[in-house]
Amino acid sequence: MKKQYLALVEQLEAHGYRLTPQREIVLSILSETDKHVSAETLLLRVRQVYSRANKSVVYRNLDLLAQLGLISCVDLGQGRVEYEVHRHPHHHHLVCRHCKQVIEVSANAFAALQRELLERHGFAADMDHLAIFGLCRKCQSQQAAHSGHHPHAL
Amino acid sequence: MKKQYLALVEQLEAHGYRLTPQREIVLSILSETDKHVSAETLLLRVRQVYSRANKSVVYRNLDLLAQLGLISCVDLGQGRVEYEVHRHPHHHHLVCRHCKQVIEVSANAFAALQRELLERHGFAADMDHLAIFGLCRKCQSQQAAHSGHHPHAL
DNA sequence: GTTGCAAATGCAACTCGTTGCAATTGTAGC
DNA sequence: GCTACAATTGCAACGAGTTGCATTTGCAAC
Repeated sequence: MKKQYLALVEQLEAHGYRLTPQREIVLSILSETDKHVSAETLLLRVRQVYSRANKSVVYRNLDLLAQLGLISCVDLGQGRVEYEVHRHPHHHHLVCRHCKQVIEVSANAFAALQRELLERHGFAADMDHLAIFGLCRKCQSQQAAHSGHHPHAL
Repeated sequence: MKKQYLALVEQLEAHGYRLTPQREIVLSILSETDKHVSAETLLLRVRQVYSRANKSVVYRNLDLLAQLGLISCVDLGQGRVEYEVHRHPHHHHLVCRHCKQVIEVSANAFAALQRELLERHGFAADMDHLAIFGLCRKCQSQQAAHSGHHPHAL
């Protein structure tokens, strides 16, 4: 994954941003991780290398990377945001609001929608790393079974 | 809009929830408002009627209404969530991440995607009140104009 | 290697929203 | 109208993320 790390550094420098120690660590950890990380987890890992690492610095670096389109953020409904270096092809997340399962789907399914939004509204949708909530197959049948529910029964 | 208020009350009672003064006020304000309200705004309006209204109570009532599918929440990227009684037909939001403009689109455009997710993944997507980020027509051309940007130039 | 200065950091205080828990209240059954 | 008990409330503390501002640092020019 060294390649990915170098690509990130290159992008940053191309835009005139500095390469500070803390930033370097954040970049290297992100590029070594092939799934989503929460900011908190990331901070803990950064601190294993640089123990005085600071919360706001990590957040600011994540914001910067996201603004440059180098990483994506997604809120899978667990009360915290997860970050990940862009993968190709892009993917999205179907989150079951009952069993919390997350299904990854490729971006292909969303291409038609993207095209339509562009044609009809002139809107260039980001269409990366969407989280769509709903019910998975299993939980749909469960829900059908007992539809008349009571307070606190959820 | 009296009709809408009564429908909300009916739904709550049908599920065995109580009709408390604070709840009543939240319901009536929500049903009188035909656009999104933030929790903070809602709390202020509730307090105009019942000055000792409490933050967590308002949040809890909003959560409850959302869980019953009576209202929808959407995060338009301003660091706070907006709430609204369900309208028919459903609509979604295209949020320009540059000029912050919000374009409302009908849910029709999303029906095909919803169908595909169901067929291919057995996933019943909620598909209500999505916020999709991207660039509006105007900001796309602006962005094209000066693509080599510098720190703090965003 | 110094210097200048914007970029980056550290910190503390803040915002929005959530949660645990004890106190209160709505309502169904008597 | 009581009573019982779960639903609801009030409060204070918490958690994730943001922000303002003074300080420090990377780096480019000399």
